[in-house]
Amino acid sequence: MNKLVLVDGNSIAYRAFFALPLLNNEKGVYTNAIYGFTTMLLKILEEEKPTHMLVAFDAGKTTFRHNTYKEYKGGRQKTPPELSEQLPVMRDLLKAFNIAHYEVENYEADDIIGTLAKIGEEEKWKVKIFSGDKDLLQLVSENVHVALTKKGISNVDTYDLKLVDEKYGITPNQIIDMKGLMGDSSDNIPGVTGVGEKTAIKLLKEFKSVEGLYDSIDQVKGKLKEKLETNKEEAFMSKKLATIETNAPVEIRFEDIVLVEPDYEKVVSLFKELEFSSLLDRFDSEEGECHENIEDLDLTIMNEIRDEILHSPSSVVVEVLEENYHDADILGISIVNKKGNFFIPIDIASKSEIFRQWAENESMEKWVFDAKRAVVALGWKNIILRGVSFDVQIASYIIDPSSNAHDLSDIAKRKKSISVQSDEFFYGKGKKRHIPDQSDLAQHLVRKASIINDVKADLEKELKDNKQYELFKELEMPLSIILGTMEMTGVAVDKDELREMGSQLGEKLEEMEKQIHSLAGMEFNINSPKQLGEVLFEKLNLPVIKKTKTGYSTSADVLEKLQDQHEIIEKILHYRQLGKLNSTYIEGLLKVIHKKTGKIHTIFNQALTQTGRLSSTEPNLQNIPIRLEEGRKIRHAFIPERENAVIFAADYSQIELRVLAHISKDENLIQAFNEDLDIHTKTAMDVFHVNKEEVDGQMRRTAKAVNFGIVYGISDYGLSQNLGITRKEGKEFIDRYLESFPGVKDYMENIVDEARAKGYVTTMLQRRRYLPEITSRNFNLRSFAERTAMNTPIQGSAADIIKKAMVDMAEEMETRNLKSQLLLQVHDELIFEVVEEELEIMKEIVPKIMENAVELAVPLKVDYSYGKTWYDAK
DNA sequence: GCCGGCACGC
DNA sequence: GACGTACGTGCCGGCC
Repeated sequence: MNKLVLVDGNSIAYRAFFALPLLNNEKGVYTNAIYGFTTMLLKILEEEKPTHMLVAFDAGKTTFRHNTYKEYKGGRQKTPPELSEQLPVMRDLLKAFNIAHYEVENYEADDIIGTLAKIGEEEKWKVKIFSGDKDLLQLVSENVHVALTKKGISNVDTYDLKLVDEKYGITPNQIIDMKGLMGDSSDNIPGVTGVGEKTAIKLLKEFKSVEGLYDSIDQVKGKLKEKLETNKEEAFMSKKLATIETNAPVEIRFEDIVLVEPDYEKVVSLFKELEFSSLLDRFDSEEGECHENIEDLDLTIMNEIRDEILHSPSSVVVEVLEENYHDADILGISIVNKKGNFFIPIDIASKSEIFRQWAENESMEKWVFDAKRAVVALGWKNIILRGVSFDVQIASYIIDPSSNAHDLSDIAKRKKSISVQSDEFFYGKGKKRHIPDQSDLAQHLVRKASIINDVKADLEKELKDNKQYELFKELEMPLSIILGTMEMTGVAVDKDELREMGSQLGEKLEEMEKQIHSLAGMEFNINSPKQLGEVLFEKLNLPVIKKTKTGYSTSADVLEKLQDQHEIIEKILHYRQLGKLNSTYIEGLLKVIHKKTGKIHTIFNQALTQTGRLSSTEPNLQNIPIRLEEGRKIRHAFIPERENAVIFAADYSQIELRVLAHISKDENLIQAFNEDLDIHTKTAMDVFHVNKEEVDGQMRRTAKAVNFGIVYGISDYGLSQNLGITRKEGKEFIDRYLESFPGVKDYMENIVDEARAKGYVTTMLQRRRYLPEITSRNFNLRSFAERTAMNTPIQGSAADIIKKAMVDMAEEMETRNLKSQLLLQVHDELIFEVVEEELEIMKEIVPKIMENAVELAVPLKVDYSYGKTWYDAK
């Protein structure tokens, strides 16, 4: 069966333009409307699979409708030039996709669509129309459906006869009567003054049409009748204007709009030019791969390792398929250098003494993608990879942390190197994952190494141009090796302690479950928000505070508000808290204890967060409970590996606010830290204009929340949620804070200006974050970008500082030949295992090195403590 | 296998 | 015309 898709090009472009922030590519060409338009096209191709397709555009300024009414579309704002300039590119894209586009002098896109839809319908084809304009609904029929954009652009509602009736209570051909009566301000169609959608529909239900209405005008009473009579002429004219012409002079035959395969090469090159890397991926993985002409690289499979191929520098790929690379299988190793392209099967490499010596030789330079992965994977095989001088993944992350270059193929595309299939595509994902045969594997790995070789110089230049080379070379590169060592070292855990806590928790949970069920008067799954919501708000009839997309909200802040209404609430909150401890922390941690080492080996992601912080996975050791005592007890299970050693934790006190004092140069804040005041009390004194003795608990809590807000860049809304106050009050607190710290206020204003001017903000050590949305006309997006501009230099500089401290600390421990080890980093604290004989020296050097990692306008302060478990290091 | 809701840390 | 409210990770239930 034939399926015809008709797209209202102008309407979709217009919607896309306003729905998306004003993106532009490197050359400064605006691309937001093109991007939105393209995602829509891809979605249509994928989901509709049309046999015929046409995109219609408006032509020229005037149409036949202007003969009827010369003010038609009058007073409409001129199409923004930022949008107009994008329209020709959309036509180019359509050509590349081999999708027909069409326009007719004196007619609008609607008329072309109407005409073709009618023909399609007569032929009994399925017809689907895409637009943002409700007028098109008049074309809906049994076989003609209209998809209207709702939120954003790719989100559509598809109207058939039933949905039109549901939404409007009228038939599609009555849409024009409705428009006739209510008018349309966007097209400057007058309609009947004082009649809106509601009245129009009411009238049409009774009188069927504009004609029918005026034939029986005497049945209408009062003011409405008067209005209808005075505007009779306008009503008929408006109906005429709103009517889509279904006999427009469209000189196009269906064979001209048969949909054929896109011209992949052209599409890919346009996407590259437009910098649509995410679409490039989609396009590639959906259809491009099999069409892209990949010429195999020449390579040698080494069944014996010869010294002369192990050259310096070499681009190296140590391929580990598992996402978790601890003790994982290595599939093979590829090396690309001046001597050629080589693939080394893993059993050859692991047995070769020549290979080991080369790998472990610091002076043999290696360029890689994801150094830590290679170092740790080889580390588990007792090969210590040294001399890694360039990590393409980290370089790419430093240049732009938003690029999320988790896959080398993305970088290859961006840097216009040779193409390589994404790992996901090459190996397959989920159940379909498989290891290809050796020759394909060799080709894939050699291509990857070759890309590393290709892009290295380019990335290095970019780092230098951005003044980020030092950050890369002196901070992040050494850090990746340090992190690798920490991961390999792992953290020892007391399994029995965890199990004991688990069984106690289990008992308690069972008991609580019974209590909750009896209070509810029925059995249900407390962990299901859906079931819980039904129990609380339907069975127990508690007041609904908040709803989510899918039903009632049962989040902690909602439950807290209901606490005094029913004794079940408190029990549910407690049940949730313990349930979380049991599933995530007890069971979760037990699951990831390594079979061979009996320790927990996390993986730090060094190239992920937008601010420069690390993250930790499998398990996440950066969110082990501490706030509530019950959870904090989990820390009892984290112990030193060696006898007579302790867990030693050192944390920066108020590092973000100290950084803020430094970069804002606010005198009040600087003075506060120079005098080592309690910063929340000091803030409360200034914000509430009271002296120290008058600051009560509530005031200090509020001040603390405000400081929290400043540090994390939350909005007045966020602060209000935090404190349970109104948004207005939240804003007041922020304003009063800024009055008290005028230097901070200046900083906040200046940094936003700077972000607008440059397009990005930087941290103390030149880390960058791009904020394209800072010029968005969308209030929410813009505000978010502005808060990010204020916050990222603070949080990011704090991240810089602790990273620097880690590098300095590693160096110090190396020169002193210490046996103690760094185990974890939790954003503002470092956790070590310290052996007894080094305790005194560590007490001295850890705070010293952390406090002197950088020099600020205020002192950095480090507190430390230690004990026989992580719990005791408090 | 994916998504939404929820909760933990800084 | 309004794709969402600091950053992350991970668990569960419910849906496909």
